[in-house]
This record gives sequence, C-alpha cells and structure tokens, in this order.
Amino acid sequence: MGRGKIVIRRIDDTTSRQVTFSKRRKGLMKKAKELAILCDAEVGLVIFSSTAKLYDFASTSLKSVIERYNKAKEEQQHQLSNLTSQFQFWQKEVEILRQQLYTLQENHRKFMGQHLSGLSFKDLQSLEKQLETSLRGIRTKKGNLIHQDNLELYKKVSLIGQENLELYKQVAS
Amino acid sequence: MGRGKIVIRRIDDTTSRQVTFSKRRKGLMKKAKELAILCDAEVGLVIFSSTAKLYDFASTSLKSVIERYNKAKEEQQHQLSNLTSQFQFWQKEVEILRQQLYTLQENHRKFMGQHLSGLSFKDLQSLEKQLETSLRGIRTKKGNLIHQDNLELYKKVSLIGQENLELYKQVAS
DNA sequence: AACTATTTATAAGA
DNA sequence: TTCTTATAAATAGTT
Repeated sequence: MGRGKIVIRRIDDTTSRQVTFSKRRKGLMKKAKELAILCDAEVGLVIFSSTAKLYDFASTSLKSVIERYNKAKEEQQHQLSNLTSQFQFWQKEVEILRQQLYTLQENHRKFMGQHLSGLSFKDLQSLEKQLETSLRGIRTKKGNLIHQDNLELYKKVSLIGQENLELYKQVAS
Repeated sequence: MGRGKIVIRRIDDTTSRQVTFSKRRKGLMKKAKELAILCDAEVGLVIFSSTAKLYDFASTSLKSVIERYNKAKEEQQHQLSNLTSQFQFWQKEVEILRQQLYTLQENHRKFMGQHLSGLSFKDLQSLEKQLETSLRGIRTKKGNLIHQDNLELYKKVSLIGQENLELYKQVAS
C-alpha cells in the first residue's frame, strides 16, 4: 500500500524508520479504535518506540477493564502502603510493650526481694516502706475477711437455733 | 476499503459483526506485528471480543518487557504476602505482650496492697508471706549497706590518721 | 508535512 | 466460515 512493495524487516535508515513508525502507529491506533467500536470489543494497545517512548490506546469499552485494572493496582498499592504503615505501628507497639514489660518485671523482682544489688540505701528504704504499707493493707483486709466470716457463721448458727450454740463455740475457737 | 464505505459505529447484526471482528482482528494483529518488525518497536495488543474471548499479540521484542512486568508483579505479590505474614506475627506478639503486661500489672497492684478485693483469705496469707520474705531480704541488704559504708568510712579515717578519730566517731554516731 | 501511486485491507456478496 | 472482488484505506516513496 504505497509506491512500492516492501518486505517486512527492520528498516535500517533511522529517519525513514521513524517516519514509518509515526505513520503506522497512527494507523494501528486508528484500526484498534475502529475494531473496538465496530465490533463492540475491548481493545488495549501498547507501543514502545525504539527510542523507548510509550504510546498506548484503550477503547472506551476497554475503559472499564483498564479502570478495573488500575483500581486493582491502586488498591494493591494502597493495601501495600497501608500494610506497611500498620506494620510499623505494630512494631512500635511491640517496642513500647516490651519496655513496659521490662520495667514492670524489674519492679516486680524488687518487690519479691530479688535484684536488689543495684539499689541505693534510699531506694531500699523507700521499697521497705512501700512493702510495709502493702502489708498493713493486706493484714487489714485479712482481718476484715475474718470478721465477715464470723458474722456469716454467727447468722447461720442463729438460724440453726440456740441448741447448736455449743457447735458455734467450737467452730469459732 | 471494501465494496462500500462504512461508518465507524457498532455493527448491529451479530453475524456480520463477528465476521468483521474476525477479519479486522487478523488485520490489526498483522499490522501490530509489522510495526514491531519494521520499526524495531515493542508492541503489545490485547483484544476481548464481545463474547469475552481473549486475543492477544506481543512482539518478540516486547517479550522481555512482559517478562519484566510479570516479574515485577510477582515480586510485588511476594512482598505483599511476606508483609502480610510479618504483620500477623507482630500482631500476635503484641497480643502476647499485652497479656503478660496485664498479668504483671495485676500482680504488681497486689504487691502494692491495691486491688485486694478479689483475693481469698488464702491468697492474702500467701501475699503477706511473700511481702514478709521480701522485707527481710531488703532489710538484710540495708544492713549490709550500712556495714559496708562503715567499713569504707573507717578505711578513709584510718588513712587520714589517728588525729581524726574524733571526727569518725562524730560521723558514725 | 503533503502528495499520490500503489499496495493492502476489507465490505459485501456468493 | 471461506473465497472473491470491487473498492476504501493505508502508506512507501517522493517532493
């Protein structure tokens, strides 16, 4: 379809290759478009020139497919970056929790009377004071519990009747 | 380019649309191939017929691009799944640490004499015992420290000389 | 970039 | 579908 017949092989002359590329690319795109319209087809065409320049065509019918493709790609990209940031978040979270855990464990050991070697006299004194306070609280609670138990028992015994007072005395002793 | 000129619009008749599709698809592919060869271009062509059948063409030069594309996609997919599993790992890690932290915090509160309400008499007794043990340890340590300090002081005083023994006595008192 | 002789693609018909 | 063929369209070589 020209002044002369040509054989299909690489055109060596750069200029004429570029001219032919320009002409035929235009033609190919036109035909791709026509096929899409005439035959209700979805057509996608991608052309890289020998100078690495990109030309592409997508029929309007293909649009939905391309959009879907892009959406999927975008979505994938989005999920990737999302995952990355979440990943970083959880890593930080782990770091924080590990630090907290370490501190608390150290503290706990001190309360257990272990790992005292690093402590100053003042530290020890404060620790001692705290433990004494805790002990007082616990003993108070214990006392409360005993008192409460006694009350409960007394109530039960009262319900059982005077004849079992002897039993109560035995239990309470 | 046929017996009659046509307008580029969807061919309503199914049969003739399919015939045209077949002819033009073949032509489009031929031209895509020719462009690739003549102009040393990388050409990729994808066609979906209205019956959703896929036809595609890729120039041999495009092969590397397609391979690269697939590799990149695979790599991305790989990274994605990798990231996902890492993500799950860190999430579990956080869960474990949180649980540990919670347990330790509860424990710590009890040692502080707080949150005792849920404890049984037996629990309280065991806690009391532990605190007493801890206290003994701490007091021993305190004693050791005092003793050590005294020794240090005594050494220093000895170096200073007998004439300052009076000072040592004052400090030690 | 435009022209145009010619080749090529293909619409319509068989 | 395939073949035929008249004709439209594309384009090679030229200007």
